[in-house]
Amino acid sequence: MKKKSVINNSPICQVKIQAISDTMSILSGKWKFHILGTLIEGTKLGFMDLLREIDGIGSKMLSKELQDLEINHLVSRTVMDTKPITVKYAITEYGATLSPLINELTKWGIAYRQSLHGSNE
Amino acid sequence: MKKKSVINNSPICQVKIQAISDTMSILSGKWKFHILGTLIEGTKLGFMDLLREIDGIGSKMLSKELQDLEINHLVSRTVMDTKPITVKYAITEYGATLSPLINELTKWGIAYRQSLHGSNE
DNA sequence: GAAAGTACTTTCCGAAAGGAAACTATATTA
DNA sequence: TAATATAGTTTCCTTTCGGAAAGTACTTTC
Repeated sequence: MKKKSVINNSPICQVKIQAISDTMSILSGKWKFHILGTLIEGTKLGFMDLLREIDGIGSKMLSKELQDLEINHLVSRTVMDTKPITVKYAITEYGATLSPLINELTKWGIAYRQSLHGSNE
Repeated sequence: MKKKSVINNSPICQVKIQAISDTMSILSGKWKFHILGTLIEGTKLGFMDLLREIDGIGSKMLSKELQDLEINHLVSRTVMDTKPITVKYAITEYGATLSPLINELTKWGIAYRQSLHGSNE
């Protein structure tokens, strides 16, 4: 007779576990937070703007990640009818609800750096 | 003459970008948040306990992720001198500083699920 | 009419992530 | 002495991630 999960088996925990999986699957990858963070700071950026702002990203990745974010309604894509066609990317209202999460992420990362300098290394 | 980054070029943004990268590199992978979350809920769990609690994880992954978390001082590993040798894993004080981040992650994931039911799908 | 800018997509490739299963080693229990 | 439990490690394999470079398509500028 094998033992089963105890802690994570309650309905409340199951909901939390799924919530974490959901969030992480939507925000997975190397670039999503950087794109979202950039779009929160500077609203309405073109593809080339983002390519310049986000150091190290390539056009393939940027294109793919923007599509993912658009599918999940975190970023909006608007084609402008300017002379050379331009596209404007912006954070959606829903995407902006990620601000507290991104802030926590940033805060923790900054504290982590400081803890390294304060003790060892 | 090529244009340069404008928004993300300020020292403040550079610090934020690095902070996000740091946090994500420490907490990367499919399982870290689940392990941390489980250890926050139920303190002092053995290897087999964690294997049972965290649905789907294999022993290789669990072992590797626990080592990563230990290196970064988020989790402690204590060998007990019990009859059949047991090891006790626990969240460190420092690891517990991730609680607000994990809570935000969870909250957002739950809200995301609800927004799906509320509108489309 | 060639260069340059916008906005991508496609191809090709190597590296990293992750899973299944078997295996090591030790100790207790039936 | 065979089964079961603890705590992992090792091997093999597939999938996914992600980068470099080139290509597509259209337009304006020189």
